[in-house]
Amino acid sequence: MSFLKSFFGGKQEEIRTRFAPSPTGLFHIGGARTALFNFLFAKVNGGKFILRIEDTDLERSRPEYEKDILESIKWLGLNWDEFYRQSERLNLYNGYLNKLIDDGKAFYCFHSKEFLDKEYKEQVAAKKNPAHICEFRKLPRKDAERRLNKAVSNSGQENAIIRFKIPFDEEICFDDLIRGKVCFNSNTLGGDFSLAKAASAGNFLPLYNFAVVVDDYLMKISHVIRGEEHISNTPKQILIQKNLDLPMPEYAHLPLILAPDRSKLSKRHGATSVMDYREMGYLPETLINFLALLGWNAGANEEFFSLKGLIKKFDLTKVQKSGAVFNIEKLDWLNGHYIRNLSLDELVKRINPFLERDGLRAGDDIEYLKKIIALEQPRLKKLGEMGERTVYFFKIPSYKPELLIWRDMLFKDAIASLKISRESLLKINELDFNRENLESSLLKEAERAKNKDKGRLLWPLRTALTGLEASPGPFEIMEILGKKRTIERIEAALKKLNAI
RNA sequence: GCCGCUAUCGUCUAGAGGCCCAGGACGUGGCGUUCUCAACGCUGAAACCCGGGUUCGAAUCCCGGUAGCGGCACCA
Repeated sequence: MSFLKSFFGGKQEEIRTRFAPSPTGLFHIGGARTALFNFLFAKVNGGKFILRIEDTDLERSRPEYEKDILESIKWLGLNWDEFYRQSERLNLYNGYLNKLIDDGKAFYCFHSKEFLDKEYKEQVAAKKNPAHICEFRKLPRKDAERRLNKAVSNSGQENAIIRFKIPFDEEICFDDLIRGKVCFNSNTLGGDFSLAKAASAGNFLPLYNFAVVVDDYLMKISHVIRGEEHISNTPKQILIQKNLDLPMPEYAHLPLILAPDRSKLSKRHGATSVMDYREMGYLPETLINFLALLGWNAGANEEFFSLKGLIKKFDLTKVQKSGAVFNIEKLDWLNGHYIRNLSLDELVKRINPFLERDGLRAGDDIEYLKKIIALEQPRLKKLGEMGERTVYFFKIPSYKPELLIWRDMLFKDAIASLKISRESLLKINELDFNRENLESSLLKEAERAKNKDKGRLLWPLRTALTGLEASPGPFEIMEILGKKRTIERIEAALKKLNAI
């Protein structure tokens, strides 16, 4: 609360954080973390989490991307309190734009793109800080408007862009909640930056830095928590605020999420979109916990956090200043942890869509399915792996006959081993086909065959059942499979071996 | 090139001048359990970017290097 006092004259205003994704691509985990931190900061302080879609990039914004953003945020459980689309607020900005022009803080620039490009390249070539200090800032408003009208009557289009008149040699500072005092000199900001571009005749489309300042005011935003890549936009926004006489919200710039090579995480590093993680079978609680810990921690050696727990503990000032590498191994471990902690019923419910996707159905035998899932629960890292790990419960597995060989066994040893298992198992009644009976009778068999190495009996059996090098133990598997399916799989293995 | 941000095990991090020859977690090595795998328990290796200050004392404060990253649009 104390943050607010300085900017709202000591009045206890409500905490209102805004998260402003743009629907120009799939929703990434970086965005998800920014959303999470905004959400947490708001909720910790009993405030509001405001979602503002920045969809005025006409060329790139797409409705399906907006859908992806909203679905991702909902999936993570970060429910927003208010929702806005920049594109639906276009008429709100004109007054502020006119005020800046009236006050001589903004002006019309008639330079062509080609001119601007050339100017930029020349400045870079001269090793100077590229900056467009526009000559048109001196053009009297009357002349500018005349020129504007002429263009409209000639071509039906505006031919100008509205720029902010950057002040000369002014220090612009703000107190970043994470980094402390950050200052920029106005001379280094790239010159007279754009506020709005020509749209239809008589109309200007507000651009990001301008629109966001107006919206922050209108939406009574108290805190702006965003990625570090925005840090150099902040002085521009502050300049607009000052000249419009608007209050300055608090700013916090989050460190970036990095790829293993320490570059910015991007598509070429594999899955980065939140929905990709859902499809692989990560739980939302895993992602929340993981993302929260990426750049933040509670200080103690605590590492498991639910959303609720985070709302109690989250502290923005403890956010890390440096970028954090996205470590998929830790994510997998965490997901395994959360899978193990789920109740069996809940896990069955969540895993079902994945099995359906893989075309694996146990008919309506939910009990059969439950047993299989219980068996895999301690081993599973991602829900999406369930299918490939348990196909053998649904059909006779296919595999190379060599797999049936334990250590220095020969094919004929494997055949003999499987025959012993088969004969022993056939003697067990269907109803007694449980772990304990299976284990005691098979181990007795191993003893009789003077096999100290239990692997000689159990390895061929287990691989015959599963077709897998690694799997749960054979007794548990046979108990679930039942007598008929167990014998079927042994027969299939023997057939395979005999064919050699 | 210019501006800005950052710097503790491989990775995420604890650390707010003495509690630190640096703690936890993932990963990794070993052991136990074990037909295999997982889970679990025990255990090992593994880091303060470099150089100067300040101080009785620095991972911690200051300065300078270096490196990494971000930004420099009529995108957001």
